[in-house]
Amino acid sequence: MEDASRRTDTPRTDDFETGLGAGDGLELRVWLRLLTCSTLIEHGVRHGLHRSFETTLPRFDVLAQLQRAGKPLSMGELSRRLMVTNGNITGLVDRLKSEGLVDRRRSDGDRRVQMVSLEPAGAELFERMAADNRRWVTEMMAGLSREEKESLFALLGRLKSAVLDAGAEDGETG
Amino acid sequence: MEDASRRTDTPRTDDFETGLGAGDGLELRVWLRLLTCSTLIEHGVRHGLHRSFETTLPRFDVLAQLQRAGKPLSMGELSRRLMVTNGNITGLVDRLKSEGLVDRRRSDGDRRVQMVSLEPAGAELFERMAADNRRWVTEMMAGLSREEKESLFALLGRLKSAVLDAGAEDGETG
DNA sequence: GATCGTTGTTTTAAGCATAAAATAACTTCA
DNA sequence: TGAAGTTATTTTATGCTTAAAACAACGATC
Repeated sequence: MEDASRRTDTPRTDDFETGLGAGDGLELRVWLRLLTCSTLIEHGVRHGLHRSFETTLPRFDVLAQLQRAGKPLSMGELSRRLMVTNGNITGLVDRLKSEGLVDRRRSDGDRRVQMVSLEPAGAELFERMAADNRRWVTEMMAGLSREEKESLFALLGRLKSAVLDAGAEDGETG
Repeated sequence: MEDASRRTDTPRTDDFETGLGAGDGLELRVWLRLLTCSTLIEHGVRHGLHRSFETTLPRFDVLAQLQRAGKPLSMGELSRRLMVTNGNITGLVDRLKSEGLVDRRRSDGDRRVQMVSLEPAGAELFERMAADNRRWVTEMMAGLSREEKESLFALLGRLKSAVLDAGAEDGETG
């Protein structure tokens, strides 16, 4: 993990979402295409973070949530915001703390709770990463018009609501 | 990993993509919303596979690619189609083979190549999983009209092309 | 004020994923 | 033919992720 301009095993990112009956399963086709897009962009961001900052997307995500919140967050709150399990956050914050990017301390009120806060070094690093991240994502979407991006944003909002509504039914039936 | 109807650490899936300047960075907002949708649906599918089949999404994906291809695929071909690194496939196929779902054998022509094929048990299992998978995804998108899904599908196609085009520039400049 | 259920976090075991290096077989071409 | 380069896969080291169980502190209720 030291030199970026070296031959590596990075997977090629061609077009392989296809293969269904083509006529059937519109939902499935939407989902596969969504996953392809997500994976492609994620690869771009991940590579950028690796190349330019020797760091990872999960670490970046933690810093981003802390910066956005503008205040310390508990482990559980981070877990919910990042949509990952609790145990995951423990190790992630361990590593970030050992790098001096965040601090973690027991809450005064509730001694079960650990509050995680952004250290100055973490905030500074995040700003630099966020600027590059924005650039990468913007470049990846350069082929889309403003109208297309706005439509996509709106439709994804609809999709998000739909999925959350569907999940609310069989999950919280009480 | 035996009982499904038990309290667990599954992360809650609320709304936490927000936090940008709201006015700026349309591309970033699209990306975050895309990621949220992708994560939400992925969680749904992953839970279903876990609950109903005691298996994982990567395993399902390997079987899906083999079924769709309709013929044996090499390790490298699987790696490209799943958009994961080579080394990843090795372990994944190891496990699937140990479960009797796929077979792996050296190619006759090129002795470097390992061809992976679907075993009858794997094909049978895949059919059952695929049927449920389709149902889950359809249910998650039940809140969207046909027009919305078609628009979304089209726009995601545009996005995919855009990202692939953008990546072709700085990657394969030769 | 002890007990019972709940909530917040960590631990554990297994699997997934990456990047980089290693291995091995193929190809080229002088 | 045999050295140099390429391609396919595996290995290694590390980190991410999950589900489930364990642990620890809180809150209510009797």
